Amino acid sequence: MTDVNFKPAISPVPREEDVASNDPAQNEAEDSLPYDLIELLFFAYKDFTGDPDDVLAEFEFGRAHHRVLHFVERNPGIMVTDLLGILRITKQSLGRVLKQLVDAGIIEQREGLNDRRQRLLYTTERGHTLAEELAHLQQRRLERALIGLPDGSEEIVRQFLLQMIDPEARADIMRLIRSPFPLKD
Amino acid sequence: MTDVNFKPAISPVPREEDVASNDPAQNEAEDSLPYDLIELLFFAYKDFTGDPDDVLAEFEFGRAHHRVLHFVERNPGIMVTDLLGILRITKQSLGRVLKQLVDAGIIEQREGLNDRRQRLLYTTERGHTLAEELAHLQQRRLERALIGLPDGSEEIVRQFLLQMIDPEARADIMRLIRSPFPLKD
DNA sequence: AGAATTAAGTCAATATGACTGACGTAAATT
DNA sequence: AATTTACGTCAGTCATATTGACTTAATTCT
Repeated sequence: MTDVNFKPAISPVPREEDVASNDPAQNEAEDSLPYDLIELLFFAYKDFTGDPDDVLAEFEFGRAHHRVLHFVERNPGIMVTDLLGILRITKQSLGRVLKQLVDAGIIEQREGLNDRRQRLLYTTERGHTLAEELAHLQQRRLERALIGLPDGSEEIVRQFLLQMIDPEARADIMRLIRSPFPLKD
Repeated sequence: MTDVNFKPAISPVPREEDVASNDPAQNEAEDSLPYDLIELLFFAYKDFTGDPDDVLAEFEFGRAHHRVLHFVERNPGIMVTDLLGILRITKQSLGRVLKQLVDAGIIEQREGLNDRRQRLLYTTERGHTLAEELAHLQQRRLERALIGLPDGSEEIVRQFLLQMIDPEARADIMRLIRSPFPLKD
C-alpha cells in the first residue's frame, strides 16, 4: 500500500475544449452562466445553517432536530404524516429525532380532536422560544445579506429561490409557506 | 411505552406575544423580515443538490464525492491540505471519499514538483467529464431560476449570496472562486 | 547536521442522520 | 366486516462525519 507510484505533477495545462475561442459571443453560449454562483450558494448555505447548528449543539441536537422544530413551530398541530411529507424523510428517521425533542420538552404531542389516531405536534413554550431564537439568527443573516442592495432586491431573491425549486413542488411550498395553520383537517 | 397519556389537542390559539398590534409599523419592527425566505432557501437548496445527487447515485457516490470532485475540478493541482481547508472537514473524512474517487479513476494524485510530500489532485478525463455534467445541471437550474427576473438580477443574487457568507470568510472565498489555479505553490 | 515542522496517510472508535422492509395496534372509513 | 390510515416499532444497514493518536517521508529552521 505504501509502494504506490505517483506520477510527478504536471503544470496545469488548459484542456483543449477549455481553450477559449477569440469570439466572446461563442463562449457565452456554453459558459454564459456563473460557475461562481454554484460555489457561493454552497458557502452561503453552509454559514446559513451554521448559526442554528451552534446553538443546537448546546442541547446535543443537530440539524435534523432544527428542521422538525422549525416546521412544527410554523405549523402547530401538524400531523406526523404531513411532517414526513414536508421533510421527505421516512418515519423511522423522524422517529428518533422527534422522540428526543418530546423527551426534552421541546415538542408536545396531543391526540387529535376528531381523529384519535393522530398525535398532533405542537411546540412547548420552551420549544417556541428555541424556535424563535433560531429563526431570528437566520433572519438576521438574511437581513445582512440584503444590506446595500437596490430596492426590490428582497423580492428578486424571493423569486429566484422559488424558481430554484422544482416546478411541480412550487405550489405546495407556496401554500405551506403562507399558511399559518395546518394543511388539512 | 404504549400507555403514554396524550392530552387532547387544543385548537391552535395564537400566543399572547404573537397577537399582532393594530399598528402595522410596530409589527414591522420585530417581524419585518421574511420567515418565508428561510423556508425557500431550505427547499431551493434541497433541489439544487438533488440534481447531482441523482447522477452520482448511479456511480454509488454521494454528496461528499461531489464536493471533492467539484473543487478539484476547479482547482487542478490543489493540495490535500488546502482541500481540507475549503471543505472544512477532517483528513479522515476526506480520506475515504478521496480514495474511492481515485480508485474509480475520477481523480488522480501527482507528486508535487517542488515538494515531493504533496499529492496534488487533478481530475482525470473521466472525472472532468463527470464534473462538467454535474456543474451543467446546477447551472441550468440557476439559469431557470433567473428567468423572468429584471436585468441585473443575477448580480443582485450574487451579491446576496456573498453577503450571506461570514464576513471574515468572504475575501478567501472570492479569491477561491475567481482563481482558476491553485492558491499557493 | 540535527531538530522541528509540514504533508499525507492510517488505525480505532464513535455519532448522526438517513435508509429498507416488515410488523403491530388502534381508530376511522367504506 | 373489511379495508385503509395514522402512528409506532424492531432490526439491520449505510454514508458522512467526528476525535485522538500515531507513522512516514520530506522540507525547513536553527
